[in-house]
Amino acid sequence: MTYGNTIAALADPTRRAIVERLSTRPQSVSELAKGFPISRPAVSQHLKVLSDAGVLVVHPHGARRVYQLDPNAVADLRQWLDQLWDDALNAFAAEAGRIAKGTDNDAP
Amino acid sequence: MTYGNTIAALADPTRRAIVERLSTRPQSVSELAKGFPISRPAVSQHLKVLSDAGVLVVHPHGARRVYQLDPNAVADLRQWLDQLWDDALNAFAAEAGRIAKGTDNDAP
DNA sequence: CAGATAGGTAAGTAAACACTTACGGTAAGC
DNA sequence: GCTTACCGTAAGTGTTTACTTACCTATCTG
Repeated sequence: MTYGNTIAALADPTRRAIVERLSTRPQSVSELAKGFPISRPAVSQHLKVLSDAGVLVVHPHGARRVYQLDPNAVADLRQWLDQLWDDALNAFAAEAGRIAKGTDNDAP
Repeated sequence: MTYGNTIAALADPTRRAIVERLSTRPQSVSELAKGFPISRPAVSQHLKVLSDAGVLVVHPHGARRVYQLDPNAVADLRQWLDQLWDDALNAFAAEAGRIAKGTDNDAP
C-alpha cells in the first residue's frame, strides 16, 4: 500500500521535477528552491509531502537540511507497476485468443 | 511527457482500483460500477480521465462500452521509473563514495 | 553577542477534484 | 414503435490542494 502514497506524491508536476533533480544528487532546500518559479516555503511543503510518502529522506548538516531520494520507494512503485504490466499482457493475450476463436461478439 | 498524465490519473485510489480490475479482464461500465460504492456516473467520469490519459482504450459492443487497459501507458511509466531508479542508485553510490573518502561535512 | 542564513509552520485564498442528481441520446428486446 | 438497459454529459457542492505572505526557531559567522 505504500506505493499508493508514493504515486499520489508524484502526481504533482513540481514534485516530480523535485524528485528528478534529487535523483542525480542530494540537495538542500534553498538550493532546490533556486531552480523553481515558486517560493521557498512552497518547496518546503512539497518536500514534506514527499518525505511523508517515504519518497525522500533528510539528513541535517548543521543548519542545512539535505534531501535525498530513497530508492526503496521507487522500488515499491516499480513492483506494483510490474505486476500491473504482467496482468495487462496476460489479459491482452487472453482477449486475443478469444477473438481468434471467434468467441467475441463483434459480428452481427 | 505522456507518463505525467498517466501518473496523475493513477493518483486517485478509485482510479487505481479500476485499473487493477481492468488489468485482469476488459469490462463494461455498469459491470465495473457494481464493484464500487460510488455512483455509475462517477465511474464514468473516472473512465474518462483514464481514457484521456491514454491508460484505457474503449471499444463499443453495441450499447455497451468495454474498457480495456492499454499496456503502452504502463510501459511509458515503467520506463520513466526505471530511469529514476537508475539515477537514484548512481547518486547513492556516488554519495557513498564521497562519504568513504571523507569528503562529507558531517564532522564538526 | 549581534546579525545573517537556513528552513519549518500558520493562516488565508483561489483553483482543482471527486462526488452527487438530473437529463439526453443510442442500441436491444418485446 | 415503445419501452428498457446502457452510458455520457451538465450543473451544483463540499473537500482537497498548491500556492502566497508572515512569523518563528535554529545554526553559522563576524
